[in-house]
Amino acid sequence: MQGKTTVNVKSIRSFRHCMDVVDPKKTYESEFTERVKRAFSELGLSSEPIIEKPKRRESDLCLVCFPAAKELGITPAEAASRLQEMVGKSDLFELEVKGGYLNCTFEPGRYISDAASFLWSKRGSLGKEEAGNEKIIVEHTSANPNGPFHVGRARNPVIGDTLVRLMRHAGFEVESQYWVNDMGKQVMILVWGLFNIDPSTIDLPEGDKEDHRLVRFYQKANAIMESDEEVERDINQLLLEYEKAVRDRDWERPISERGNTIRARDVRETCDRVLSGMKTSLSRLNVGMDRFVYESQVVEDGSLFDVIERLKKSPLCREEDGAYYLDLSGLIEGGDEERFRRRFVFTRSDGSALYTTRDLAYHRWKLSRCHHAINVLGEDHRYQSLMLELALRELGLEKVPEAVFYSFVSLPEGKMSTRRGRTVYLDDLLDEAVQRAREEVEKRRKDLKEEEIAHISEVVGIGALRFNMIRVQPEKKIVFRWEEALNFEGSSAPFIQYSHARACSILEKGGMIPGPLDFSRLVERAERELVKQLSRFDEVVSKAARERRVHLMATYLVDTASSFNDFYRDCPVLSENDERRRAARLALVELSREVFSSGLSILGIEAPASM
RNA sequence: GGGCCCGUGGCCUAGCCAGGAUAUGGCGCCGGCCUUCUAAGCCGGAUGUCGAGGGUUCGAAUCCCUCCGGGUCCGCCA
Repeated sequence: MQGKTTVNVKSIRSFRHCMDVVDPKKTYESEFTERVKRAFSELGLSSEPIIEKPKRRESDLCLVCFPAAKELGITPAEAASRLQEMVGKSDLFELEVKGGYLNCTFEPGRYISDAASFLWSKRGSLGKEEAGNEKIIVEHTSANPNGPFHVGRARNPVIGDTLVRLMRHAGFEVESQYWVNDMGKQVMILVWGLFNIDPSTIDLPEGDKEDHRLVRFYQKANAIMESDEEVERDINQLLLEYEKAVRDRDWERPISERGNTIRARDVRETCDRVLSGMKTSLSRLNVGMDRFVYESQVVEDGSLFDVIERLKKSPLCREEDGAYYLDLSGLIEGGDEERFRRRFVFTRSDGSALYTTRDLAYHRWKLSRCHHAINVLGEDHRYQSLMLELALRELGLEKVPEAVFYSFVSLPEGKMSTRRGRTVYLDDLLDEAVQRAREEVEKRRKDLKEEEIAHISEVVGIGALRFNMIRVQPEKKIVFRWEEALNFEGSSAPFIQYSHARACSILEKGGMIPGPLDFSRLVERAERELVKQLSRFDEVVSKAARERRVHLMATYLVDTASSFNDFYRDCPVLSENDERRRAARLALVELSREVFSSGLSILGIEAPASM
């Protein structure tokens, strides 16, 4: 019997070693939870125990005893004491009654050592998980290709790209997509301008980014159109002819009879020219995009017309003056009947499709290729997104896209507006960020070569910017102020990067980490807090991924950097005389380095080893 | 007019969805810490009717209702 048991334990251990070591956090938690549940049933309590992680962290878990007190007809403190007796003693934790709470503190000597060993066994893949081969498509940015990005919507690429990185880290297969609007009026205005305006009448900006050059044509064409109805008719005609040419897959067909000949392919090419400049901005922002899907694709492959035919068969379909729409009034609650018409119009009177209809066809295609589709959208798309969802259901799809909405970045004077010339271009923000970072670097690092200064400035400047776009909940609006957008201290990317650099510096000087490691040498408050903080990394990654809330990562990393800095202050590593403690601390520094490095990489921010 | 989102010290913000202990951090302000692993750091101090008012609850920043302020939408535009 004895022998058999031993064999079993051994085999379980080795099995666990191959697969996955059990997280001590869970072991300790369930030990307490199970005992509490038993105590509840022994006391005949019908309420479910409320066990929480105290915010102030004076203990690891706490049992809220107010409901039990009420049920037992005694004071909360008495209930806590009684529950303390019932739960009893354990090797894994200590209990303490405080007011109406029963606090549970994991036995530190043992828990810290277990938790650190666990982290150490997972080093190299901290926070990584298996998500069961689920594929996710994240659509983000999707700005009209008629000019450079401005910061009003700059949160979009940052939130989107962070989401992509986060989901990948959490184990999903992720593809990012940019839906290129090449069939819209904006683009047609630009194309018209390009072919009908004498370039010598346009004041072209310095530099060679196509988006900045071509937007001038757009702006001028827009002004001309507003005062000349004939031009507007031309542009509308262009739109119509382009759609026909695409439908017939005849990219060489001339689509304008006036002025210079414009062929269908010129529209696509113009988009690509503008897009080339926009892609440069994205890559500088460290935003990767896996696929660009053109709106014209759903026209060219006919999927748009299939969608239209299907919608016409819906019982919700109505017709008015030759235009078709879905009557959604039964599906959308509330609203002002008079002014808020709950219609999803999918074809005009002339039979042509609308943007939303093409978007619908695109989503049908997208959803067929993934388990979850996530769209990062400005808050102005909330209603459209709802319509899209309802229409997709009408098409018989059970899966609908999830939307992550963000509020706009505005200026202290108010909303950004291209028309009123109140805009800040993303490229200018990027330049300014790097320039300001350079001033900081030059101030403190006179020892570096130009090449290193340039690299650190880029990484710090862009990092600060990205961080500021995702550090707050997306639904809160951001008022753009240079000094906040480019904050280099406190709650910022450089603060985290700096902690990372400190860790790297220690590791570089510390040399090899000698084993075997004895984490029970970690007894200082700061090192214990750091271990606990580091062991939260996986929960935060999975929660942020599950809830699609990237700002949780930002908050977590700031807290971690803060814990690391406390450790840095209180626990010297290199000068530690106790060899085993020195090794344990060095290992803790390495774990911290990895959390910073991989946490920042989830945020799309580089972590320099020196700054 | 109606729908949706937001409202936390002078400023920004976590916590809110799944209600629990003296509300989290940062900026700015005041005062300290670089012969000791990078001071982009750390320590201390001042600053709060959690928009307002009701309600539910043993307990509300958190849930419900009303109101106020800001954002956003309400095209056969995209």
